[in-house]
Amino acid sequence: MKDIKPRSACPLSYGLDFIGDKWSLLIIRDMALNNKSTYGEFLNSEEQIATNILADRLGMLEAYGFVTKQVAADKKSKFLYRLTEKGISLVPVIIEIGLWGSVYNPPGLNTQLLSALQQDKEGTIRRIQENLRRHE
Amino acid sequence: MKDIKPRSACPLSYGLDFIGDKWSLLIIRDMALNNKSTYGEFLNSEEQIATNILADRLGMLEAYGFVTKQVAADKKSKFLYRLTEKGISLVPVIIEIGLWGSVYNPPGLNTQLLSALQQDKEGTIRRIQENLRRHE
DNA sequence: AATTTCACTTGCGAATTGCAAGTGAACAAA
DNA sequence: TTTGTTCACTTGCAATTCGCAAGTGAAATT
Repeated sequence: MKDIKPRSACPLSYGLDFIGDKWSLLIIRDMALNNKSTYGEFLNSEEQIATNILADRLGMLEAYGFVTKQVAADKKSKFLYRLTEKGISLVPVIIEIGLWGSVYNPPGLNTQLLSALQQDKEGTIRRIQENLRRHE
Repeated sequence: MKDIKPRSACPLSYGLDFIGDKWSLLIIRDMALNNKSTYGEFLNSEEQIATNILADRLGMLEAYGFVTKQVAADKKSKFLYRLTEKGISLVPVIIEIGLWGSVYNPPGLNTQLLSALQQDKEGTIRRIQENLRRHE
């Protein structure tokens, strides 16, 4: 994996050095909100990521500790990707971009989740993160 | 400006279609948090964006209504970029990425702002946004 | 033994990025 | 009035990244 060199000390810039692209956060979304965990499941997402890009991003996310990779219990050729605490801590980021998108793009966010976030943003985010920590 | 076509109905994906790159949010950061407003000021930022990329991103941000462009009062060859409401509503996004970065990258965020956010995140974000609306 | 599933890898053209130099209008100084 | 400077870009080109399509290889299934 080619290494990422921070462009500045700014924490926003630092974050963008890792997740400043069109795909990384979608993979994390799939793990955080859609209960997906395998290469095949990520490939099936609506946005149609290319196979090489997916492999590249999963490699980056693993190399930098956003996710872990383990062999599946049922099949030795299948791998399960799970968010680490570092990955879980990006949940507020994907939620805020999603909330922005649900305002500026009519069709939208899972209605259930959207209304939960509107009722109690902090609590909803916390509950999502706690669920992920139970790696459920 | 080449047009952006949404990859899916997902609001996160929709947001990333616009701001899913390494530069757009840094420009918005400069306007939202660093009180910058001109091409020259954006160029001087620590991350050293290339002139053509900056011009391209400013064009995109203007074309899609994140910022407005007006001639400066003092010089006719100088332009002032200002965040619109659509741009201001990205403040929570840059704050969340910044908070993430300040945890996973030691040197960091403006200490003043960081501690304000730790004390009262919602209030601090709201105050930043209100200040921007007064286009101060 | 043959096929299918799963997770990738490879090759290659197209698009994007990034460096360096150039352009042109407005204003300032000589 | 010419000359230089500031400001905001544009242009050309090499290098990197993206994205499509096809291929590979190990493991499981038929």
